Amino acid sequence: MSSHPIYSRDIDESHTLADRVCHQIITAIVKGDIPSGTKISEPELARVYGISRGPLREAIRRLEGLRLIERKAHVGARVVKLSVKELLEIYRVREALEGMACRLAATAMSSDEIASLRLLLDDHQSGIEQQEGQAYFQKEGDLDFHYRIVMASGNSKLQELLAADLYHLVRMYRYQFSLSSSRPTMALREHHQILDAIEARDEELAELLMRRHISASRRNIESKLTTHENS
Amino acid sequence: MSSHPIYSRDIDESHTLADRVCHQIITAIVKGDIPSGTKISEPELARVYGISRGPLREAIRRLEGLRLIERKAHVGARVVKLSVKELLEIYRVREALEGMACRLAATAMSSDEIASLRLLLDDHQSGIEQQEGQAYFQKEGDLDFHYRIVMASGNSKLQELLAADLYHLVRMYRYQFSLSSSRPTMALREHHQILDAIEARDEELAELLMRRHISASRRNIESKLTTHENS
DNA sequence: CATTTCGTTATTGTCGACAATCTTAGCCTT
DNA sequence: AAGGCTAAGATTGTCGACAATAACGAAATG
Repeated sequence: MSSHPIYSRDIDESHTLADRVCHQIITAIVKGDIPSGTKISEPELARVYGISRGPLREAIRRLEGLRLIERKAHVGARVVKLSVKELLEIYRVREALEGMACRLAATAMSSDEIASLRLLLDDHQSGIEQQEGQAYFQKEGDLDFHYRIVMASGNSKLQELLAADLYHLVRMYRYQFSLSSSRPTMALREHHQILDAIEARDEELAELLMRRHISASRRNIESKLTTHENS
Repeated sequence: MSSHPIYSRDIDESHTLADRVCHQIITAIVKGDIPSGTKISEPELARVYGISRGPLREAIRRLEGLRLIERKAHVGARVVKLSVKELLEIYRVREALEGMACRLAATAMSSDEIASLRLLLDDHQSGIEQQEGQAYFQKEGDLDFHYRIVMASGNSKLQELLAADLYHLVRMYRYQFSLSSSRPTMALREHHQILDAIEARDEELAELLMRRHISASRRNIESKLTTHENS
């Protein structure tokens, strides 16, 4: 995890308790250590993390902004309840936002960045061929590619919305629904095609392919989870 | 303002100081009462709003999540600095997000909703013809249409990202850059065309027209402000 | 026996004070 | 005189305690 790109704007060693605890709680929620739907008890959490309620409440306010917890006045905070419906909604947003990011990246990426990203894909390729790497790709590797595209767009608003906000939720669903792309070879081929379009500086195609790629993931999830019941 | 749709998820009369003050500060920042780039002094603001620093800090944490203020540890918080670059970035995000919202609205809107929205556009029409209403349309009326489309998409994530988060920034720029569409007749015609596409249940066209509409606004802003210097 | 009402209790909201850190002004050194 | 160092001031970060609100349960009444 710490070897991965920083998905949030937090400096890893932030010098304030609220920020540090906020980061810890994010990880705990994403990985399911604090189960979805759990009621947040301020005194208890404060005790667990060894801090006072002041910084904790500030952290909670920020978590609320990240849509990882929901709060009602005088009632308390709960970890968001995962639902298939919301997951599909997130993918609609990703389709729109990352499609645009890909379009912008097609003109903004340098040749070096493109080459570097190609290397990452080769890395993923060998990861898939070896058995042990597959789990990695299915968990975080795919998001690495998307993360790089978003960063390469050069649009700071896109970067904030996706990398700092939405990807927390995406990772949360992947962990807790055990969502792996379930079609790693296909996904990797699409990644290569997307990068081809970027290399050709074809923004129109780059956006189209990215949207198709995410849309395919969405439909895949839909067909796999829509029979199960959302909660 | 209070007759307008609620752009944030705040209940108008939230029963907690932090939420109420947060809403007040948002308005103050959007309207420029707290100028862009101003350093936020916690003791001073607490005194102004007649509250303690605890709730104020929670409000600030939330404002930070809305990207209306920026914070550095042990240094303090500043109201975000407006820049043409960021404004154009926001319009790229709007193009992507509202394009998708429009696509979804094309299948999700009921006939009644469509008729109601058509009435709103007629209202805007008469507003433009009368001199006194023009200022209104240029300030808030345009956003009303977009707001309705987003809400009609039925996608709660889109609703949150746009209506609860991004529109605060959009309104802030409009107020402080005195940005009016500067082409109200053209904009209104495009609104009608978009609604036509929705009424025809043509999602493809609806998204395309919305993207063109926002893209045109972006280029309009770009040509008008790019010679002035961003700050 | 069900329902409503009231009191208890626990949780959230708020506050003022203390500690840690940054800033700045003045002084000393080179 | 210019630069860096030190100390005072101010601001932010943190904490524990108090007040207000809501949830829970018990008791009384129809």
